[in-house]
Amino acid sequence: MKRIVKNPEERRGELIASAQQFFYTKGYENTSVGDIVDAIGVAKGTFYYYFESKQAVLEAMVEEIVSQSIALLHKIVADQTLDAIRKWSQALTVVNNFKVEHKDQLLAFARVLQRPENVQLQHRLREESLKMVTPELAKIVYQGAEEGVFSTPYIDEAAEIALTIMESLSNTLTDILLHPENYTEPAAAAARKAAAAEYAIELVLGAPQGSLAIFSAGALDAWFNHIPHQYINTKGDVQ
Amino acid sequence: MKRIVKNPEERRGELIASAQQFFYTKGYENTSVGDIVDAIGVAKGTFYYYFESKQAVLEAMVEEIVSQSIALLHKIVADQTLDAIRKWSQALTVVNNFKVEHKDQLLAFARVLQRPENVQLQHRLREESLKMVTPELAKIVYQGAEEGVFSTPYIDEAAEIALTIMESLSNTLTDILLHPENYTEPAAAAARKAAAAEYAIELVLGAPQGSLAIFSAGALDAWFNHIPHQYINTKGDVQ
DNA sequence: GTCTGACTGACCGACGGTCAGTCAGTTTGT
DNA sequence: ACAAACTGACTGACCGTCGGTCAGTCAGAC
Repeated sequence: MKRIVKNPEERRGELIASAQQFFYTKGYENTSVGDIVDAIGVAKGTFYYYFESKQAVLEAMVEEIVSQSIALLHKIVADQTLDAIRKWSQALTVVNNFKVEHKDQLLAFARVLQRPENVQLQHRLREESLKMVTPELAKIVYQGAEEGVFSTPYIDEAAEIALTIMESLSNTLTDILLHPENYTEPAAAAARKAAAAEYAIELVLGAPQGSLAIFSAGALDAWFNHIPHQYINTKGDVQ
Repeated sequence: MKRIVKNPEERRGELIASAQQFFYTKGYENTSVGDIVDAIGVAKGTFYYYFESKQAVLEAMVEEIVSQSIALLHKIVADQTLDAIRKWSQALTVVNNFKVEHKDQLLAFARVLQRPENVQLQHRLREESLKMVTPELAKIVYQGAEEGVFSTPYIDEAAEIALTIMESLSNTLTDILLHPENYTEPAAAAARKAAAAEYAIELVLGAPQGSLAIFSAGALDAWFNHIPHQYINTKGDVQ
């Protein structure tokens, strides 16, 4: 086959992108190294020139994804003009808007991720984001404590626990979205779980009740009523 | 090879036991179906006569382990003579005593479980036990609410969140035990994390501060000071 | 003797990974 | 200006192993 030499960084990027494409659609276990290299027209050896193993390209991919998200989060956390509560809600809003914008794609991904052979991917994403997000969240909690809106003797741990609760909520909501048939009233179940998570997080952070919103009013509708986000106002009514 | 026919239930049990042995020592991915069948002297076909796939024997194993633990927990929850707080602490004590008794074995297992290729196992155990334990825990919380010692508008969700927090703590403690070199003072770090978890759970359940103990005083020493549990009294002093 | 279901093991295609060798592009010597 | 030497990106045939299949065998019940 014709040999095309490229800038190593570009090649590496191509390999990661190709791997990502397959991991997202076929899942990690069901993707072979052959799939990855065939799609971009290089030999298998090239793959192993850039990555030690199949697992290694997964790590690289996860690192890329998480570090991109962290950059977004960091911008909010570093913003000097926002108080802690605003930072909190803005961080969640940004994440949620992003998710709603890519709803279909993310749901497809979630469906793949859920399959037992893809637990690897799921676990690495979870572990890495927990590791990276916790410190940023802790900064917000620390600021909140200084501003007197949060109160806890265990700032770092509270941040971690809050994140764990949100992650657990996220898993539950994903399950409801993917298997609504298991719930008599999916939207109501989701709303209740979200409210419980919000309540628990406020307790853990020592924040006044109702001060932290996980979903801005009506945001859940975008997920459960199949209405594009931009058509939802803050009262949750359809305009 | 000589053909020995056994009671199907016994054969199935043998296969699960053999699989468990290998999964615990070599990990799921590194165990081949050949390993499992060779160890008990049957042909590979026999394995596939009893299980649809390698994944299936993992499921069967997880189900067995979890249902055994649940039976223990259920006995405590169903005990009519205990109040909610006592049930809570007894459940934790039983689990902790069991863990301490099998400390070395469990640590070896945790070491295997931690490896990236075994995330499957880890995830299935986590998922299944969360699914099974939450309802039992919710019964305790419900009882506590009736007794007036707990207070939350979201009983089921609070139980789930409490369990999530404990699981997260358990992960953290395992990490400290397996990699103490990453911590300046492993025992102190563990104690702080445990205290934070306890504090958070009390908040989430609406229990009075200090009413719930995750570790009875001194129990953590059994983990970090390498002293067999039976030599520890409730003050945490070595006798 | 007949039947059934527990059991066998040779076999298959696919996979992750290796490595000796090839070639494009750059540097060096004249 | 040209080629020889060099470097490192790239190739693809090859390997051992794995999960899984299936046509067939055999022990024990009836």
